[in-house]
Amino acid sequence: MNANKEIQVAIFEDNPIMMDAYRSILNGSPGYTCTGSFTSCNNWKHDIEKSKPDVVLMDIEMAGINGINATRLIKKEFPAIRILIQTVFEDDAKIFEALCAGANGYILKNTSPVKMLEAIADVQSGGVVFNPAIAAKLVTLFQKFIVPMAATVDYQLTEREKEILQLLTKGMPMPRIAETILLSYHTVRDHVKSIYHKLHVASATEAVSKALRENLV
Amino acid sequence: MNANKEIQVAIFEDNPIMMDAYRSILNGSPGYTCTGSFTSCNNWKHDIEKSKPDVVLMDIEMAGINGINATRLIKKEFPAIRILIQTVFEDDAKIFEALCAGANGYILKNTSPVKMLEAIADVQSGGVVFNPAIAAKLVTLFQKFIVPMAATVDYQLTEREKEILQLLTKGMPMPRIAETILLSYHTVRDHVKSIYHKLHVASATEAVSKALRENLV
DNA sequence: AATCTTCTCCCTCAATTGAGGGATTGCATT
DNA sequence: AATGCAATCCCTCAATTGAGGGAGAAGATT
Repeated sequence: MNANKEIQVAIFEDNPIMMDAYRSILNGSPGYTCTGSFTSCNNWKHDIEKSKPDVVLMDIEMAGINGINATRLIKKEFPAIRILIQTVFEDDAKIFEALCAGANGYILKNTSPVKMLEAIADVQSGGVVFNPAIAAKLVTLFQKFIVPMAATVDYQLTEREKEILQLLTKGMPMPRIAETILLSYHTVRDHVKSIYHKLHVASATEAVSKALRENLV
Repeated sequence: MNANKEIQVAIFEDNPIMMDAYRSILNGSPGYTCTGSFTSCNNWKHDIEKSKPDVVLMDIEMAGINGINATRLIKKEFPAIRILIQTVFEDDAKIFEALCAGANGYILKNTSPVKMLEAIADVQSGGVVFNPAIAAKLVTLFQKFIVPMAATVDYQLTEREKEILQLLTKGMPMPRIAETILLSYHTVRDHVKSIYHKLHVASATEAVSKALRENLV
């Protein structure tokens, strides 16, 4: 029906006024068509099948099935559809959940129409779009989780020691480790002793704790 | 010297032709001034002090001190300066490193001048900017690290058990735990037994491993 | 009243672990 | 030749741990 390069967009949006505004913007812009607009996600499957969107513009705050759960459901059933979340809140937990649900972008509702159209085109071509403010939060989240793991000290463990430490962190007792890597029980114990000295710990649990927390394995 | 709202930009860029292009764009655009342009980061401190930038446009591939290390150094010395990394490569490891170094944005060199100016304004006002393609990679990285941690089973540990498990994961032996939380040694051992049953493990190291890997503590 | 859960305390026995000691081989560096 | 280091093996003793048993008190649920 549409020319090849028209991006087909479906809108899920609580507020009829916002929805009309979005629809007008889309239909008034060359290259974009709004093929469906819905005030709830309760019939999402039917609505998606009917409107065959390339990109879904999804409001996060909706009665019934909310935007994040709808994103999860749609992504599961139609993995090719790109979903752009729209929200008024810059809430860490929401961003987190939306990402986990498989959203391809996360923009604020005060985003200008031009930026919104750009964002739709970007996600359509495989990119992910964030408002700069949202991206800043994402990076903070990222650094909170990842950076502590990256900043690792080098304890100068030998290859054998690393190998044994890894088995220790799986919870394997030393007699079993000896069998596994074909060494005498005594030798394994000696290596473990050496590991403790190098990590400055005094027990297996402490070594495992340090190894996992500092990503030594 | 400049009007209040002029954004002062310093450029670190290997390639003199690219650098000239960037400088022309900046000085030709109202609201932006290029206060310094340098072909290496070897004198970064002096260069920064001289050019007093709000935003640094940083090439990632440079001889001597590379863009990522320079970012780390500048951020350490001048935390208020915002740094926008520019690169030709969409390399996971590089993005990762740049984020850890404290970069405020990461854009590709084929980004249009208009977008580049926007990005500079965005990072200047506290946002973080990514090309959609870069953002997509970041989200993939994010999901790889975070999602497995979020999908946690509930082992129905009681409060006491959680408390003791946490001390165990610090590597504390049971006699010490008993002293710490003012319980009899026997009682601590009983709780630990109970933890093992609920986590389906058979030793302290295994419990610690499971607790840390699945983020139970 | 009966049951369940949580939390508390105790005992025993065998296995595992931590800390100390000593010893040999092979390889690389000095 | 000498030194250092990783890797291997062994022994002992005391402490800790894992697995089994039993038991009581407080609180919630049925």
